[in-house]
Order: sequence, then structure tokens, then C-alpha cells
Amino acid sequence: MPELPEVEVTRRGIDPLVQGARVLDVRLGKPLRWPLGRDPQALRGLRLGAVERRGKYLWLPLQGAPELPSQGLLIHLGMSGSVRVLAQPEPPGAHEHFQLDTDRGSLRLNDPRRFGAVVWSAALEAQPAARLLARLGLEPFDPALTAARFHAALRQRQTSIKAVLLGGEVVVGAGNIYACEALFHAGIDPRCRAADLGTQRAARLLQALRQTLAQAMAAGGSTLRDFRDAHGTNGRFQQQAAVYGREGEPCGVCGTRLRRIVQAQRSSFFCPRCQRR
DNA sequence: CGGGACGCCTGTGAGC
DNA sequence: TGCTCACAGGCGTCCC
Repeated sequence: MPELPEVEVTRRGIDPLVQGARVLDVRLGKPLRWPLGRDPQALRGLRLGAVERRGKYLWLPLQGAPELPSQGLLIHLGMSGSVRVLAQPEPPGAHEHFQLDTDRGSLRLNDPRRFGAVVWSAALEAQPAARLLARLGLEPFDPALTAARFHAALRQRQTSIKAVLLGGEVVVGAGNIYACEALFHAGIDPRCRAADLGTQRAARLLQALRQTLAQAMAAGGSTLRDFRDAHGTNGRFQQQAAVYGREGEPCGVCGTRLRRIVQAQRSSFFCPRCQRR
């Protein structure tokens, strides 16, 4: 579920309440994808810093332990995770598997499928966080990601452009929804080999990706089922999706019936007329 | 090494 | 109505 826009919407939502808060208690529910990696009680008394994001990961710095000045929690929302800030105490639901109680309110992770994770790390650059982040590509809005650099990276890849976008080793942030949408807006068939894209089409794809992600963030992300922002509100981007989940519907540009194919066990939605190989 | 399939886990909706 | 099955936003690991 949560792709970069949803994670960034979450980051912005929780940051004002989290930043500067002191941890009073940590509560764990059912196991997530990976263990926390530390006695949760050891986090008591530490102070939370400004929330950061890397790809689809959130990083909550924890300050106050002199021997570990840069430690923190790396959070991934998996397929069905969302993080909420609780203004008032609420009884935990069935899928709430991590809760951080602070002097300014509680932070709670809801994740029915439990593909998400909360991992303690000595630093963002230290294990175990570094290992999880090691293969990530550039941030989509990083100015260092020029059209030329993007094109050069694509030329190295022999697989489909859709798989490259999903892989996140060239550029992070796109999951299935936004990869489909960006390819539609760039007029590129998802089956097109990444290495075959020319300079112009690569530049157009990068621009389409940025625009798609920016519009999704402005709409509060996409809520297909589970995603909620820090205050429990649904995203609205799914209503403006041009192709995702619209198999059989007419293309909004040319009227051709939109198609769905499967690539790497994932659905790809596209317009067979507007998107060329 | 790159590329692709698998599996983690639960919920939902379609079809019978 | 109730059951079974396919499928769902991610990604680390394994195998070829």
C-alpha cells in the first residue's frame, strides 16, 4: 500500500507531535516482519527528534542515551500499515502491533497484514538500518537525479521499465499504483525494456513520476483499503488515478479500453493506445 | 551478476 | 447464506 506519497503524508502528520516528545512506554502486539531488536523498555525516557523519510521508510531519531547519540527507530508500513497519533487514549484494536506512548500523546501502528516493521537501529548509517537501506536508489525529488543520470541508469537495466520502477534501485518511492500512473502519463508501455528508452522518453518519465508523486501527496495519498494519515483520514488520490484499477474502462484520453497484464506477479494497468513500447 | 519467483499474513469481494 | 478462491499497496531471500 503505502508508497512514497503515503509515507511522506504520514511523516508530515506525525512529525509535529513526535518531535521533542519523550518516550514513556513502548507496547508491542503481534510480531511484525522483523523483531524490534532491542528490549522495548530500553527506549523509555529517550527523546524523539524530527521524523525523516528515506524511500518508503520512516526514521524516528531517539536522543538521550549518551552511549548511542544517533539511535532511532526505522519504520516500514509494508502493504497495509498506517501510523496514527492518538490525542486521547483508546483501547487497542486487533491490528495495532506497536505503540509508543510519549508525554505528548501516543503513536500507534495499525498493520493487518503485518508486512510492516519497526526496527531499532544504532544509527541510520549503522546496522540494522543500513542493511535495509543499502540498495535504495535516489530520492525522486533529489536534484542530483537529473534526466541524464536517470537515463544512464535505465540503460543498464535489461528488464521492463515497470519492474525497474518497482525495484527502487534506480529511484525510490513508486509502488504499483504510482508506477502504473507515471508510465501512463509518460506514454510508455510498462513492458518496454528500460534499456531501450531514449533520452526524451526517459526525461518524460522522470517528470511524470515526479508530477504523479507530488499530486498524490497533495491529495493525501491513496486509500485503496487500509491507508489513513496520522489523524485517521483517507487519501483521495485513487479517485484521480488514470489507469490503476481501471481495467476495461475507457481511457480518459483516447477512449480505448484500459488493459491489465501481470508483470513480476504484479498487475500493470495501461492504455494500449496511449502507451507505446 | 541480473532477473524473476516465492513467501510472509490477513482481509475482502467475486463466484458458486 | 455460506463457502472457496483469487487477489491486494512491499520487499528480502532464494534459485537459475
